[in-house]
Formats: sequence, C-alpha cells, structure tokens
Amino acid sequence: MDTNVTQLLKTYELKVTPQRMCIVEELMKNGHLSIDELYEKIRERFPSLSLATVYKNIHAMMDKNFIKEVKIPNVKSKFELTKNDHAHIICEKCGKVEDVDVNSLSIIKEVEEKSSYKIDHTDLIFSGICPECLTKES
Amino acid sequence: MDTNVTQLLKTYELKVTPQRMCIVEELMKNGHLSIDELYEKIRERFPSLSLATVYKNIHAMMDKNFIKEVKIPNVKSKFELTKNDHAHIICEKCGKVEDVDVNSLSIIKEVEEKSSYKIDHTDLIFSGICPECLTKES
DNA sequence: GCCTAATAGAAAATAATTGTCAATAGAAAA
DNA sequence: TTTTCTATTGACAATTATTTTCTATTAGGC
Ligand SMILES: [Mn+2]
Ligand SMILES: [Mn+2]
Ligand SMILES: [Zn+2]
Ligand SMILES: [Zn+2]
Repeated sequence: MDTNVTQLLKTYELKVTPQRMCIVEELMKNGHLSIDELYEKIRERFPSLSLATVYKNIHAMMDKNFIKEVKIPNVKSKFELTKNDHAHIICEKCGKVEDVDVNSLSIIKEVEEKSSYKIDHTDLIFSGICPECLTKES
Repeated sequence: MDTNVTQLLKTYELKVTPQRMCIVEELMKNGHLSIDELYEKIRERFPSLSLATVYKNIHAMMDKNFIKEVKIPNVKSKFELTKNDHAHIICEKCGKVEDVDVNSLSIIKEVEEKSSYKIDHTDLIFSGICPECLTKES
C-alpha cells in the first residue's frame, strides 16, 4: 500500500514526498477531512510537518485534480481523494460525512430544461440524521 | 417597498435600522451576493457603513433564518433572502448564479433508501454554462 | 419624551490563508 | 553511483478574512 500511494502520486504528476504520502494515506483512511483535521492527524505521525505545507499540497493536489473540496453547510470545507461522481450526506447530529451514489441524470435533465443551462457538474449535499444517531435519540 | 422591507425585518424579529434596510434592499435587487459584493453595493448608497456591521448583520439575519448562505465551488459564499427551497445553477463562464425549482422528492427518497439517513435538507448546486454564454462561444 | 437594550462604527484582536526564502531532497541525466 | 537541477519543505512574515471590544448612538416600548 506504500507503493500504491507512490504510484498514485506519480500518476497525477505529483512529486513523491513523505509529507504527501502521509496526506494521501490519511485521506484514504478517513475519507473526508478538513484542513485542520488533516493537519492534526498527520502531526501524530509526522510532527515536523508545517501547516503551510498542508495548504500548499492541498492546492497542488487540487490543481492536478487528485483531490476535491467538499463544501458543507455550517462547517469548514472537507477534502477527499477524487473518485467517481457522488453525492454527500451529512449527519447533523454527529457531523459524519458519507458518500452516496445517486442517479442524477433525471434531475440534471430537469434542471437543463427549466434553466436552458448546459450542466456539466453537480454538487449535491444532503443533510439529516444518520442511522446510528436515529436509534440513539427517539 | 420601503414599508415592505421594514415589515419584513420586523417579521423576523430584527430591529429596523437603515443599515439593515439597505442590506435587504440590495439582496432583493441582486439575488445572491457575497459579503464583499454586498459591502461594495451598500457603500455606494451608504458610505459610512462598516464591514464589521455587515458581518454582524449577516450573522444576526442567519440566526433568525431570514437569509441563507449558499456555498458554491471555487468562489466565496453568497447570501440570499430565505425563500422556498430551491436549487442553484452557476455559470462557469460568467459566474452568474440563478435559482431553479427542482422536484427533489425522488432523489431524496433514493438517498434515504441507499443510506438509511433521515434527510431533512438539501443543498443542490449545478454548474455549467448559461444560455447567454452558450451562444457567445461555440 | 424617557428609558433601556440593541446596534453602529472604529479599531484592535484573532483566525485563516498565502507568500518569501534558504536549505534540502526527489528524480532524471550522466 | 554521482551529479545536476528543480520542486518542495519549514520557519516566518505578510495578507486577507472574520470577530471582538468599546463607546456613542439609536430603535422601539412605555
Ligand atoms: Mn465524498
Ligand atoms: Mn437562491
Ligand atoms: Zn450521526
Ligand atoms: Zn454565463
């Protein structure tokens, strides 16, 4: 999995550094992380890492389309490794963020018809209560 | 329309000040504005207004659910007067932001089934090219 | 009109992000 | 391997964005 990360970075034309490998590994492990969460996670394993380096790498990786920003109501943006188009669900209780595959073809079509725009991208965020939090309350 | 704004603010339990009326009028006129756009617009009519006042009012109005933040990929958040649930379309060429009414019942249902979450809110952003920009290029 | 709590504005404080620069470390070439 | 060259790192400064503090003013109720 070490070589895995190395190869991944190379595929996206990103020089392989220990700092970057660390970032990728944390994103693989945790899915969606804010800058601060990412910074804290990495410092546990890599205490010398500087926050500026995190910012710089986040930008480099976004430029190469290797990672994506997810903007969520009320909280700081999260970042994730780029993968197949998908929507996000946020639990308003515990803050958990999850992926969900939805078929967005029909809603895109509806939007295109109503607006006359040519749509090429969607950002769909659903907020609610996750199954765990649902059972806990009630 | 002056009394209109006054009444609106009172409805949302917000003390009526000239600064607030100005904010509301600009939002009514322009639809979706970032903090900076709002600040600039208002200064034309109300040069003494301070940026901190804009921030404070934006927060007060969000707390009362009178306005809403719209988070859009790549650009600073916009704010709008709260209205019926609706989605947003962004033109990637000219940056225009428009409302669009979509029927989200079926996609919400799909998400709930796939995730077991209880969804109570959606933020749907569609990005593409607006009809005006479409004709200009090609 | 008078009273009181809320709000405005100026400025300082804090938080978030970006830029600078010398030292270092990838990675490609020799 | 060793050399070379450029990109990256980390410390720190500089910006930019947002929030707080404080005092004077004002809206809205009595
Ligand atoms: Mn995701
Ligand atoms: Mn809108
Ligand atoms: Zn939860
Ligand atoms: Zn356009």
